Amino acid sequence: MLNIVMPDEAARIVPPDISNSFARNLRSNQSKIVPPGTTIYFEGFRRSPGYRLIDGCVAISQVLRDGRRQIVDVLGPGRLFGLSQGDSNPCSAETLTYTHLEQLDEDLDHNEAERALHLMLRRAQAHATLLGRKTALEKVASAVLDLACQFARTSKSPKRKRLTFTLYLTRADLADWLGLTVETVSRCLNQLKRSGLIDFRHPEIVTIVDKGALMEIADASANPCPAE
Amino acid sequence: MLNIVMPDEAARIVPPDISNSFARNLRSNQSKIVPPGTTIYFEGFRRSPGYRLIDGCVAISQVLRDGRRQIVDVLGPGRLFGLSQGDSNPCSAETLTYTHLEQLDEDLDHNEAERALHLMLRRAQAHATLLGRKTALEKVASAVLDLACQFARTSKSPKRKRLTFTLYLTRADLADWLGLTVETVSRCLNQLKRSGLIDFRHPEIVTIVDKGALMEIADASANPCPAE
DNA sequence: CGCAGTCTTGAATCTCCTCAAAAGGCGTGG
DNA sequence: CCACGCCTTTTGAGGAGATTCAAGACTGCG
Repeated sequence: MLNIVMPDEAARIVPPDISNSFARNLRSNQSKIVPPGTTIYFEGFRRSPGYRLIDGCVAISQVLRDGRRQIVDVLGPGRLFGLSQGDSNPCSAETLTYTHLEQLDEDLDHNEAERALHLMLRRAQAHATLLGRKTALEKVASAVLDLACQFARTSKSPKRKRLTFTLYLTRADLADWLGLTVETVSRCLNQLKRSGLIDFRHPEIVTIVDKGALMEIADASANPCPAE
Repeated sequence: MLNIVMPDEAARIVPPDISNSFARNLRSNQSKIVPPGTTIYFEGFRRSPGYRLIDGCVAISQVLRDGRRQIVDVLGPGRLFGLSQGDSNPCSAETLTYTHLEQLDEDLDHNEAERALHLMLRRAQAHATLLGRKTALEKVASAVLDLACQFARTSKSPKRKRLTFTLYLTRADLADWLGLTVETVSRCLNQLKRSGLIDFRHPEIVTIVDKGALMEIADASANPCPAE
């Protein structure tokens, strides 16, 4: 459950170096590539600017006092984040792979920011339904479909997208996203694999074999894909 | 689990009368008082206008194919809702008591709509953390605090708010909100009552006795109150 | 008074978690 | 190149928390 290391009380007052230096090195409208495991901003600290995710993967998360973590959303290419109001960040944002980011300046197209906000809300609501009412297997099936949609490799053949994608999330990340444990996530993924709905040789390269059956399990009616 | 009656497939094409007539009777900027159990708009149907909740209580929910329901947010006085984008409503909205609504027109103050949207998102994210990572007792404690904050009766004494509020949600509504069952909700509420943290004579009039202990259990750090 | 609905409580069951250990991948260094 | 350690993933066994099923209590209403 305690999958990340929380900054101790002292660190809560003074943000860790990694977060600090990252913000300082990035001027307005500047773009930068950030290594995996980088915290872009910390929950509870002075609000950061907004970002556009050009390429890579970012997790938005919250943490309870005792360290239990909930990943609230997983972002792929094209998504905007860090657009909150108020003095402090309501969530943390962390890269899950090498990620190309662009800092947003104030005069961002207002319609685009609004669309991004609506997307965040729709996804958060769909995720609440997943967390509150789906079984472990349904959760994992939903996650696979969502990630395939966000991270599907654009293939040469114009006809259809490849059904293979890189799983930037570890089993622990998936667990924190889906409200499960590492073991349960692993069991469900392997159950889907044994049933022939998905396939993976390496734990982080996943192929969707039977998308229809997966959608049947996931009850994906409520799950919006950012790619529309 | 199946706490509401879903419209059958035919009803999905043609919205039920109740929703229909409600929308027709409400012209722009008009206000109206709606009885409990009224569906203001249905998930999946043509998008409704936005509303301001003057007084009362509204639940925003989503339903899976087999009828499992998840209440995504509970709204009290002052909240705005129905501000989604796209052709269809991502959620349903239903009154939980006699509710005074005002339909929003197009030239709504843009900043106010944006604030409302940000509040919806922050609450949805906090609720995801609740659903994914809190125990049943923690969930119920969080819910009690949230509802007390939204529905606390403004007392005559200017010093502090009354700690008694009307619970417009039934045990079944609470269950659908917190990702639990009716029985578990009842057990947790009575456990909090026996422990002397809350009190209720009637099931729907709740008093907070020990707010500090309740917050301790709820881990309310992440839970934003709409009243700020 | 009796009925219908909600709420409460108990007992049995089940899903998922916890704990434990083994297997696999990857980089380091001898 | 292989041994070693570290980390992630997988798999199994047992246990805990929440659900399911069932029955009784309370409330409002005809």
